[in-house]
Amino acid sequence: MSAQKTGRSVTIKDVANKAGTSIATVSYVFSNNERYIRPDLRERVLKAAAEIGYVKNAAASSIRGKRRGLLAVVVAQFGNTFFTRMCVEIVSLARQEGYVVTLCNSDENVEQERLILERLVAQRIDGCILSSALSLEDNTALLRQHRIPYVVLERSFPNSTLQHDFVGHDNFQSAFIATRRLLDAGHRRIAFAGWDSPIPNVRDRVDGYRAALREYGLAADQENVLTGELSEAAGRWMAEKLSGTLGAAVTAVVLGHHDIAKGALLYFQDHGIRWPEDISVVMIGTPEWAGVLRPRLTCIQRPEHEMAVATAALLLERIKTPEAPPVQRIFSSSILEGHSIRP
Amino acid sequence: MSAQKTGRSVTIKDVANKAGTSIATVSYVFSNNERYIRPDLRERVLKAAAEIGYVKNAAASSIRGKRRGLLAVVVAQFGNTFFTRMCVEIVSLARQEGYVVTLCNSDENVEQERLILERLVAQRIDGCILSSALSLEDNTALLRQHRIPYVVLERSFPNSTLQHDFVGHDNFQSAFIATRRLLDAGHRRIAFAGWDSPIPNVRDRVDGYRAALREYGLAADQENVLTGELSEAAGRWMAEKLSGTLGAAVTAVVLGHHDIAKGALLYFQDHGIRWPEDISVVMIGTPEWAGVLRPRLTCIQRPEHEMAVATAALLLERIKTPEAPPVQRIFSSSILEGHSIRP
DNA sequence: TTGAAAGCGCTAACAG
DNA sequence: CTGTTAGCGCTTTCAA
Repeated sequence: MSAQKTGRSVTIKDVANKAGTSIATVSYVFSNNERYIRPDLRERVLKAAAEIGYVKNAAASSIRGKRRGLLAVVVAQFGNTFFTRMCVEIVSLARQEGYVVTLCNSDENVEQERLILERLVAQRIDGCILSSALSLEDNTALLRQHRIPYVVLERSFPNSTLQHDFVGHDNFQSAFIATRRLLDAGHRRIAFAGWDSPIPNVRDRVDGYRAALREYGLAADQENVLTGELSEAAGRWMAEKLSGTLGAAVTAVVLGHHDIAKGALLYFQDHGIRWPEDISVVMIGTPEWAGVLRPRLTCIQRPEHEMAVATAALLLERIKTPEAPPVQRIFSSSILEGHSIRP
Repeated sequence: MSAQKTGRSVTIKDVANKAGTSIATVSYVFSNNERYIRPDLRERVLKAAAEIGYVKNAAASSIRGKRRGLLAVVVAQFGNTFFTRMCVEIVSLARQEGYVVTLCNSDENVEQERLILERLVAQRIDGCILSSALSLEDNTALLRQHRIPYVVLERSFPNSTLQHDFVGHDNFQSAFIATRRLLDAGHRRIAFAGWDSPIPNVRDRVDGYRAALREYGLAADQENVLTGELSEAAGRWMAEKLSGTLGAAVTAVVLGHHDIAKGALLYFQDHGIRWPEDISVVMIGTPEWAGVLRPRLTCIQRPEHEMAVATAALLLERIKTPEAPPVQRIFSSSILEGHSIRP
């Protein structure tokens, strides 16, 4: 609207000129400071600012120690709905506190993650939520070194000596209740199909599966753990392996990750293997596609909403009190009943 | 590593001290400027910087007219895989050019979008990709006023007098080829289930549907357009309406949006209405869940990858040459054949 | 080839 | 109550 003579963006100085006051006053009007300003002056400033379209430069304001107004969420698997959904919620919560948040995807690549974090440090973000690639702790050093408050989301660190603020869900419990659900239904030959990865979350799931078997008095040789990469193809391959032993050796399977689950279920579908008639199934996770499968799958549902809220709250909290002792919050999963288990 | 005495983050000055040189030299070392610096001095600076963990403050550097290193992508429906996929690609392309990009979701809410854009202006982003809420042009004024280069993605503006840089796909053509595919298969009673929205994309699809019918000599009274809100529930409702007239009046349907499609297909599934036996189906869009439905759906696939690349390239281009004339790029869709059409 | 110094837009004492 | 002014971390003349 306003004819801007120069290419320069409009500054506090322009507003001060226009309103016939000092830049200090303008600054105070636009900070929520205590300083009292006579209503008519404030009015004049606001009006002048509106007329020339002034918007405070957050970058400039941050270099004098003010908050930057920028947060970041760095996840390793952005495509994973579990993370996507939490990201969306975190962003919207942070927005209510006046932040802009940048979403970053490391794609499970540690180098990439490091690059991303360096860029974020350069941006002097106010805080960061990190779901580390491969559950590697190394890159958190960057954040600590630059005193950037952060909370670790979902990906815990194997044998860490440090205490991080952490929000995650109980992977052990997820697999445990999944397996127990099948045991309760009478199954004894239960396989576990999962991701072959060094990250602890994955190992915890296998442990949960094993513990459930133990609780029902099944010995180690009754275990049947299939692992592979995190892909549909791997899932198909596992389903193929399982179907060779169907009925004979295996009557049920815990699908430990939805990417793998997708492949396995497609294989079943395409080879006339029906659930729950031919094989009983529980899947960990609730991807959107699960909603269109019939019969409905019994799934392990993680409290994505609560986790997102807790994570955002914890980060905002930690930004306010950086030196407070770290907090760990582990959430439990629940069963979302379907019709994929034969009694 | 380095013992940082103060809470202050390490600055160019610290590096200069440590390296025994001036801040100007340090600044030059960290800018890719022409100025020649003797190799050993440069070495010393780099070493000092590494030792105390210096990372240039992008915020401070930007206030003297340097690029900010920040881009934004603002979409109206972040949950929509069409947008999500493009976002992920755009982010990764921009990263290669050294940018951090922030992803924002306006949730089809114009107020929200305005708030987001104001925050982004405050951050003095270098550029923005915008898929406007409700296809409303108003908020683009903010961007123009602050001279922020932007490209409009997918959502065009009804009767705009302005020329924006634009990348989108041909909604008319998408619906046209979908409908024609059904006509080619011999169907004559074809319904269209779509979103009841003011945005032009939506109207274009209906127009495409109509044009195809016209081409096959079908009159206006042979049209059957169902519209409703963008939700699964609406889809179910439309399917219910259609199934009342199945066989009788309608033998095929074009599902114009995947949210609606999902509801409709679930309704069909849950009521024993099979495709392609009982009804032939083409869906516009390729959500992930489509991959698990059997029989496979015939879908209209938009060139998400190409569009993302084009959008990112165009924005980067426009940042370099802000005054160049606007570019419009419209992409065509293609048919992804499935088995949901009865010949 | 390097350094001193004047800003950039904004904040926060400190005076008035 | 309001204005002056000294920075914040960095870039960029301009001299040396």
